Amino acid sequence: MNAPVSIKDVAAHAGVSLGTVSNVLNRPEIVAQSTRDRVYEAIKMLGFVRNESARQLRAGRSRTIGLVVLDVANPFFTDMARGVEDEASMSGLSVMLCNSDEQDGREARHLELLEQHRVQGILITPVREADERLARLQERGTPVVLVDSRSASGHQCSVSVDDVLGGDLAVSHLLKAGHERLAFVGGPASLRQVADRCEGASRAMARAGRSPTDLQVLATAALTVAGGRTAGGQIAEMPPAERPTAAFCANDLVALGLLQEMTRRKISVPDELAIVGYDDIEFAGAAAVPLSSVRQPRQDLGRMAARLLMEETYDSDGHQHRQVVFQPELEVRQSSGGPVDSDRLG
Amino acid sequence: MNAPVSIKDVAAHAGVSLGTVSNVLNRPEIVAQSTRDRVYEAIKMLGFVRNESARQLRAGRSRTIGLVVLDVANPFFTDMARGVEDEASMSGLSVMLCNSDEQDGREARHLELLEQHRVQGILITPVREADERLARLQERGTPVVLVDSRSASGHQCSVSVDDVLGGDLAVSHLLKAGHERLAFVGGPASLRQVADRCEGASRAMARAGRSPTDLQVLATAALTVAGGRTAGGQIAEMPPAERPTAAFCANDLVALGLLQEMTRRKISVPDELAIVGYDDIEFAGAAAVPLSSVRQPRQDLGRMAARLLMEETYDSDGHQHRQVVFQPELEVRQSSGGPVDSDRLG
DNA sequence: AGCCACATTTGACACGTTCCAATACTCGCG
DNA sequence: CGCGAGTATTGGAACGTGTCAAATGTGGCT
Repeated sequence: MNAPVSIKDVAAHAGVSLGTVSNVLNRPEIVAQSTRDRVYEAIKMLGFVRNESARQLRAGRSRTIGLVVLDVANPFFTDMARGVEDEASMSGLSVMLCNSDEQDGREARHLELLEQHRVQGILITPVREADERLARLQERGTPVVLVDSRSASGHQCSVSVDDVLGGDLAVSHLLKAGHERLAFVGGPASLRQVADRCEGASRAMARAGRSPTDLQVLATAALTVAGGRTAGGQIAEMPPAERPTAAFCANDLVALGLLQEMTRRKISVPDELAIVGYDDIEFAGAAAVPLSSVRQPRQDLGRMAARLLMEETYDSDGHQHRQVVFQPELEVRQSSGGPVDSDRLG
Repeated sequence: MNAPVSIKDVAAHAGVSLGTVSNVLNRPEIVAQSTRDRVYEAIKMLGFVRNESARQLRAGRSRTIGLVVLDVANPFFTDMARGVEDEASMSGLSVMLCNSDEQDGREARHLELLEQHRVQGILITPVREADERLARLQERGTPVVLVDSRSASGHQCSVSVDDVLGGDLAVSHLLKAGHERLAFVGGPASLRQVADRCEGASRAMARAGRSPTDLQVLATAALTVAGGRTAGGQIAEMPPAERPTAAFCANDLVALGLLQEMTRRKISVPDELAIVGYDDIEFAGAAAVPLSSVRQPRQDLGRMAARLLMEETYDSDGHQHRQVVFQPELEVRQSSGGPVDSDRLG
């Protein structure tokens, strides 16, 4: 309704030049007290609000960083995002959170928009590995940091968790508990997280001297509760003699879906099917049967990624790309035969 | 690393004027085939990427809408956000998702940033009701739509769900099941959602001829799993004779926390304590004891809010503010004594 | 009075786009 | 051959900032 108020209007109203208003805004210490007060008053009176677009245009870069995740509905990623935001806001940056939904097309669209916005940099958990798009983004001047993903080329920074180890931990635990026939549930296999966790599972099998065929792989369309339920149906319909007695799921959403389907079909967890999930989201401990899960330092992942990005931004010359790898930890609960009454809280 | 490439560089490289390149970008149909091709080629060769800041500056408004929610870690809000994004992207708008974390200060900071970005409009689930900040935002020209909240003044559009009815449904159900001593668990009471759901609970009590003192109100610091656990501790420590036999929680996170604490302390749900939650998030059906919950049309809430905003934006003259109210539905599951084996999936 | 140092303020330009009025060119028709 | 009607292209003026060299004012000192 009101005509937009610009720095020029403020200047006119305060009876100073345009440059002075700008100085008040950006380097108040160099302008005389009395002038400063007059300008502040004009700002308040007119309801002046800085125009971020103009600032960005002038500066050449925005004061925003982009964060592209696989699934905002997954608490793992919102926790990670929280870490990013905390770190970013300490440097006065804001975060643009984008959801690729594990879809290549959506991811591409978001990257395009973020580049057009000239964001400081992009933190991304990519849908596919070794993406040329990311390489081109970097070449054109937008730094990219991989989160919960590892840079194969070494051409960018990355922060990840050793998912192979995580898979190994989970399956070793199940083997030690005496399980013979195991299943790995998760997909799509094109996601690095899925592939690595599966590889870790295989590694544990091999080390225990088991045949790889003892590990059945059940693919899901996505890492969601619905995907877990579908897989649960498949498991339930196997003849009991062939049915795995333990399942390691690529994340907690899948594990919860699986658990839910087992409960519905009256297949006891953990007696008939033990389950281990991944991520240890807050809901895991509150599940039908408290879920064993591989815990990742979610917030730290985000914080570190943001920090690496800023390192790269502020020291773009001498910057060496770094690959930070965190270690996962296994949290054993009831779903894999852990203590029935745990006093520990997830 | 490379110098940023602008429309001017493209023009030079294609041997045309700057205005022509702009035309190719915005109204390709009015420029001759051959010229167009030449320009496209130059764009590709130079790796030109539009500068959104400059476009926005010129246009006066950005092509983004802001969404401020109380808690991104709550699946209710991410589902809602999904609805907003779907609707927005159909009109070529992107969404900036902000988390106020139920904190006034964070909310203020986000609003400030969004206004500086000159967003098309702001969808917000406010921390406090009747916020003068929002009124001022509107006056200065940024439309505001309340989501999961109701406009008291009628000065803005709003989309909400009848939370009083929701509370009524939940408590009526519990009363019908024969419970005598009830508890309402949730807070802070300053949140409209909390106050309304509690009011609905009281209404149901009154209608059933119960004394208001039969409804004990347990306040939580926030609507989180942790808050629910704390409240659970309080309930557990009451002498069994005074302890409520049923609890209605202000949302599912609180309910899950409460449930988790009861399980830990070996207090049976629903036998010793029946629980009803609110929102019917995906995890509710997968909980330790499948959670009865009041369902809200989460995605529709978001979609409708986005639609109202666009209505206001594109027809700013003749626009009349609207208050859309959806109806909630009660989903009865095992936590409040519903059927033990439900074939329905949450 | 003249000079200098210092504090404050000014004015103009650049950032990359979009938009519009003005120009150049082409063709058909009288 | 000239004219009108398109069609295709051009040039330049904004949009709101930040920056910086230059201008202005102030006061002290010789």
